[in-house]
Amino acid sequence: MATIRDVARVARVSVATAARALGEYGYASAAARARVARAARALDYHPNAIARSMIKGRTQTVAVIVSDNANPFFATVVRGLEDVVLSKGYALLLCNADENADKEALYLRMVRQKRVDGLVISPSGGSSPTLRSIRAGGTPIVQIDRRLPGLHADAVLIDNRAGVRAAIRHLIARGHRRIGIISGPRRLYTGRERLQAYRAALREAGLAVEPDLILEGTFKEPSGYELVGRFLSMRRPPTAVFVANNLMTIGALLRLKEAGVRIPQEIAVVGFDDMDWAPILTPPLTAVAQPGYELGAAAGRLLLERLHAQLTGRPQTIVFHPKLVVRESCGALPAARGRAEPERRARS
Amino acid sequence: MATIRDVARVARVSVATAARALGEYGYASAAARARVARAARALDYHPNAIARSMIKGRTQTVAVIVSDNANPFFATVVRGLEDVVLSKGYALLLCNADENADKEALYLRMVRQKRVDGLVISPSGGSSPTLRSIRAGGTPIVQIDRRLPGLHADAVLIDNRAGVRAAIRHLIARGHRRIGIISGPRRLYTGRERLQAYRAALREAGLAVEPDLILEGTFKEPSGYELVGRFLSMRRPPTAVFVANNLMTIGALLRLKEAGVRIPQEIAVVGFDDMDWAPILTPPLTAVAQPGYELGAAAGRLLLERLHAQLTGRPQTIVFHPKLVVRESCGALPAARGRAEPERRARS
DNA sequence: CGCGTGTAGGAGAACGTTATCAGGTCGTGA
DNA sequence: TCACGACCTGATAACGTTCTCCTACACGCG
Repeated sequence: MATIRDVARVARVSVATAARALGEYGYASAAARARVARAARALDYHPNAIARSMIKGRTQTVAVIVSDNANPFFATVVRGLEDVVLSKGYALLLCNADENADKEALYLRMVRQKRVDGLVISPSGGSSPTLRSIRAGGTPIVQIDRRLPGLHADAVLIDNRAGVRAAIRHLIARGHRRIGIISGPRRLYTGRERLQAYRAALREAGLAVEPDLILEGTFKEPSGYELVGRFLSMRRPPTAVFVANNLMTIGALLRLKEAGVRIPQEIAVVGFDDMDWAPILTPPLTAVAQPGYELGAAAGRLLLERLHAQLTGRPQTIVFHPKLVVRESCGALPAARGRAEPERRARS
Repeated sequence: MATIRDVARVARVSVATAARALGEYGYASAAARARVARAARALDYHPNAIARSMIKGRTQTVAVIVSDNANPFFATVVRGLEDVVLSKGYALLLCNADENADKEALYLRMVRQKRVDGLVISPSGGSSPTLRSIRAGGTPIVQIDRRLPGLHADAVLIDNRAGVRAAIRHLIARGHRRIGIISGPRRLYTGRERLQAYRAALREAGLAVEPDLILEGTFKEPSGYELVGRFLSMRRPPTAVFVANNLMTIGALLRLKEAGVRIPQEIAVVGFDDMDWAPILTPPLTAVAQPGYELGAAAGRLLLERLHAQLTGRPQTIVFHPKLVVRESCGALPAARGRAEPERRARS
């Protein structure tokens, strides 16, 4: 592959002149410029970004570490991020850490060695020393979706509590008194937040928080399937269940379908994270909608501002407010059928 | 950030010795090794992969260009790819080209300048000169999901024709004679392939291919919504519709739901690309399942073999065979209800 | 004529690593 | 004693850019 040296030789100028002509900085006569351009084209010259990074100290690359790109929520977040950073010429390094501390650490070491200009991360567990040291090294970091207590870095979050509160309040308003939750792992920020909000919302309404009605899942589909089954087999199952993420909701709905349980008559369902297929379910799924794309885009903008020193000083936090999208799975009756009667039917 | 020079100074050895000790090659006394290790730890030294790439001529990075990571199919493909390349220590650069030739070209230039070691691409349109020149430069390329006629590169594909054939044959076997298709853009490989297969399957069964029953969509959700509406408003709508990708299927099902059209009694639906939410629909969606993860993983393996010269010579093609997952939306009646009666009811 | 200024172009250092090569010091066998 | 290899080390040249000097010329002005 041709180097700038080759171009200079063919154009009969020095490397310095070739660089100026190609980079369009400094002085270069029109004639020289033309000869260099011609030579570059003839040699199929394409500048080596690695070498450029060497001297510039910037790689024009940002990394994003999420748990799993195959999860539509993160895929959408990543997409939003990508759109924003690309607009400023940055490439995106994608890292799936699977909520696994070792894998996260591996990726952190990798992106540090690659000297990425910035990092967007949805941190899994405890505060990683590597992450801290990257931050200390001056690399801007934006946390998304989750937040690490000790980390001195920007964050773009969803107001999980508000989202869950809206969902639970809505169920309570519809008359539900026994509301189960299939929550996420306690070790994850979102798992904790959503469970806490569930508890708070019940208490706020003067309802008891029954430990039996709290089942901790893994945020993966099979766990929704299994745990809703556990609810069904209880002596007094909940009349409504809140599922704390998208994948577990699929699992739960599958189990309910197989068991022939009618939604919402026998059990109402509200999910967290609205998906584009939610409206085509029967009944359409009520869910807390998180603006995933906007989350990623905002993280990208924040990161770019840090990179271009338009933003300096204390870490910023941006909070997005989720919206409860009420459809029918929560017990809201179709408009045609008029007002809902408060329900009280306990399944045997 | 500390350099190897700093480490050498602190450890009181030459740069060369420090490099040997850290890189564990060549000779270095146990004492020197220990001093270097200590110094590296003390200085929080982390080797600069950029500089290493300079001299090694390899970046330990591969790029993947897909149309849209927010599409669950590609998200899954990317995930499979990532898992494989990470296992050999490669990082993954994610590029969304949106089926847009300009954006694709932009990304191609970017990855060429970044000197990625390999490229996995789901090519959008015509054969790009940039792509060709990258190939000519010696960078291994693996095409996924689509294939460019003139490109001398490996490919990992889905047998689209077999998948569509199975779907259409199944509908015909169930008695359908007027089968509509909401196809993808003709300019895309998958769009063409799936439409061709639809035509072939009809002809093979001795059925006429009616131009009215072929609607070309965009592979995006709104287009499924709109086009199925067009079918519904026909004097004699099709009794079954085949939707050529996942997103358009969502749109189509939404429209059918809004219009109160019963599936499969009034219109049968078969989609391309099985999604994890397909079983929870009412009725559960019959769809052609593509092994997205495996596709990405196979592309990764192929690329790695090229990178390590375990595989040389002529381009390889790996073809995955999709599977028709028969559920109920195609008119297969629930077991309880017994055999289906051949349908003929025309909607007005 | 001297001097400043705008333009043009070249030499060479720098970025941080790895690789090559030459120069040491041993111990060992002839 | 010498030759030879194994071991250890350091100097230095790459890799391909960008950037900082430096020189040189032409021109206008006092």
